[in-house]
Amino acid sequence: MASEENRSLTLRDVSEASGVSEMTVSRVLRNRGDVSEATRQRVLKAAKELGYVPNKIAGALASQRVNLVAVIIPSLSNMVFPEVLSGISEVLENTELQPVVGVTDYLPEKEEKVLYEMLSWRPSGVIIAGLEHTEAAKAMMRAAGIPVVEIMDVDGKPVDAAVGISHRRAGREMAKAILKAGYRNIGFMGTKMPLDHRARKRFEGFTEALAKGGVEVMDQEFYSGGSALAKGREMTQQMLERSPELDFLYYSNDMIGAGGLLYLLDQGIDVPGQIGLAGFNGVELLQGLPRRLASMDACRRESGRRAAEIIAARVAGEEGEKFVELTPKIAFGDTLKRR
Amino acid sequence: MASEENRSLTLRDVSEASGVSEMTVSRVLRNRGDVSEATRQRVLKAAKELGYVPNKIAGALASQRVNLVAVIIPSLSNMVFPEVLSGISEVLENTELQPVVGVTDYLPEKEEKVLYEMLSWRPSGVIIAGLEHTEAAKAMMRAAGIPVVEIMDVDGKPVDAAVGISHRRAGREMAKAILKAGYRNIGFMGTKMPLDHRARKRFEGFTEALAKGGVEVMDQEFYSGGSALAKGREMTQQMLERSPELDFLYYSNDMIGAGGLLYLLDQGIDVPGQIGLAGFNGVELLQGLPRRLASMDACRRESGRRAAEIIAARVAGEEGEKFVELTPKIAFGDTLKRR
DNA sequence: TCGAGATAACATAGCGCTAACATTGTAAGG
DNA sequence: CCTTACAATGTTAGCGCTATGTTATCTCGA
Repeated sequence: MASEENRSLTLRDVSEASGVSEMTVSRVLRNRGDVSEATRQRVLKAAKELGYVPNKIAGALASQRVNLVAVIIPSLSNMVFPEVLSGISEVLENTELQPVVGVTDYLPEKEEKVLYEMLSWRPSGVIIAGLEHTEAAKAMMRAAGIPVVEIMDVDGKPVDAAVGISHRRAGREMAKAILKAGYRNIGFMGTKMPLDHRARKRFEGFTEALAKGGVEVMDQEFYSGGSALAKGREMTQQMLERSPELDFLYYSNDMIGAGGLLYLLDQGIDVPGQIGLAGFNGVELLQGLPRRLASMDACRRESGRRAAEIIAARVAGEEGEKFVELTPKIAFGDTLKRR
Repeated sequence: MASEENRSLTLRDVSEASGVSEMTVSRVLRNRGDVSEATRQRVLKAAKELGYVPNKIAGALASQRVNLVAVIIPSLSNMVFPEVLSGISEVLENTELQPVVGVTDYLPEKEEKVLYEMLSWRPSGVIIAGLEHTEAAKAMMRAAGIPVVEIMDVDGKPVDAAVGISHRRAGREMAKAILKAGYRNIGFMGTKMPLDHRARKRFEGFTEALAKGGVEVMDQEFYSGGSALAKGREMTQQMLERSPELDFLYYSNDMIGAGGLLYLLDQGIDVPGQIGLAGFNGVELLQGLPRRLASMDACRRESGRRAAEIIAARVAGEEGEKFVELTPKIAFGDTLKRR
């Protein structure tokens, strides 16, 4: 069937095989314009028999339209981001658009590089995590002349549009809930901040709200790298040895929180009686844990969806929202007792 | 700085701004050919000031070279695949090539569609998970005239090249280890098979080796969807209620295995004394669990790396291996007692 | 002084496709 | 029988870039 030719097929091959002009073939393959049913069938048959695959590179250049949306995220191994992605895909599947993912590893310079790389393919839009970017990156996004949606954070000024939650507020609300439940000796564990702006903002909101209640974080520790679950376990052990009077532990993400939870249960410590716990993200994983860790949903899927909708609207020439703040809800679970 | 123009910049703009021909600008921007240091600087300066981003679409069309490698995997939420990806990126970062990911959701028709879509961008190579594809998909890959590496499985006939482990063998080896440790009443839990060929092959190898030892799987159950950890918990409970005489549980992946482990520990059941456990994949997550679940490393990162190396070699005009079988090693952990 | 041999720049011709317009064919209407 | 209208197809001219070949410009030795 497929004679192993080296150079790939072009419209011309199909046009010769079906005896019509290249233009007509092009029309058939894109379902555009008027083509009689007879020729349409003939062309489709020829294309299929030859195994023709259109060359989008040429098509994009000619039509000045590229149906790609650049999606730029810090990491794929964080569980959080694949979920955002699936929200995006869900919406884009109903359009002509296709997401293309770039990963930055939380490095601003890499983000800049990835952005440059993706923009050089002239995508129809950009969805990018966070509001913090290098000046050069921001300039590129502004100059690109395409819709840009910054997601997962709204504490700052977006280049174009933003969708997400306020992490500062999330931190504050968790602090309030903890105080309200009667805990006073509070420890914090999280990722090393400079890398992760959203975690930092949560922490800032958290300490701020505690301060308003006259409470200070009693002990804190930051990690980077390694298995989050194991890290949570380790850090919790160390922190409790160091500060045995702690009665609440707030973790900057659910994975280390789960590690802490498992450690405490191992030790036979009463959760949430003796020590309360809370994480952040509301990851699905938690559902299988012995206790449901208190957490806060970051509206990841929804963020992805809304961002994609904005891009789709703008590509279709509509307006599209500029600023969408989603409100995360606390899930008290079993580790943060309601008073 | 950036006057908000609508149509984006071209080589011509840079060439006019720097007073040289487009060709020279092109040379400078690609570091090719002889350009005097003076003009080089002048051009770079102009490009930077304008905020010029080259148009790869046009470049690719003209040069007939696209430095993209299509990577097609079933899912991003499985942890397993991001790890393969990072192996790929690791290698490709030292080359001109860039990975582009497509996700199939384990659906053959979607795989076909994604493949078509990606091939239409004329990538330099394809890395695709598994050896099972629709006939049309295989035909496309053959006809594309580019290197294709099928990864994560070697039990079958690849279109071009293959890198991975033998899942049949992995299943056999685990069965042998379990028998050798003295367990006889064995239960199995896994994903619904038709979706996941690799899990099916492991199961086949597993039962085959058990049979050779005169043992049959005593109980089995299959799931699909939902939080794997919670599913593992549920299924384990149900299975033990149904078949209390079981003394070993083999899970088709670590996440449900971890769920099972947590359940057994909750129940105060002696692991691995009363019941032994094993999973598959060797996911990092396990390191934070109260016991280390017996597992088997699927060589994911290594698979990604080797596959990328093959593509890189072939793109560079070298030979490249055709068949790489990696050998997974059993990690006995704490839940499969050595005799 | 000339020209060989290098170096630096440019000019031309596409890559495979599509937009926009031009042409042909066909059926209905006068 | 010829016009009009419209559907079906074809023609032409690029999209922005790079490959390739060519033309200036400069060195340097005989």
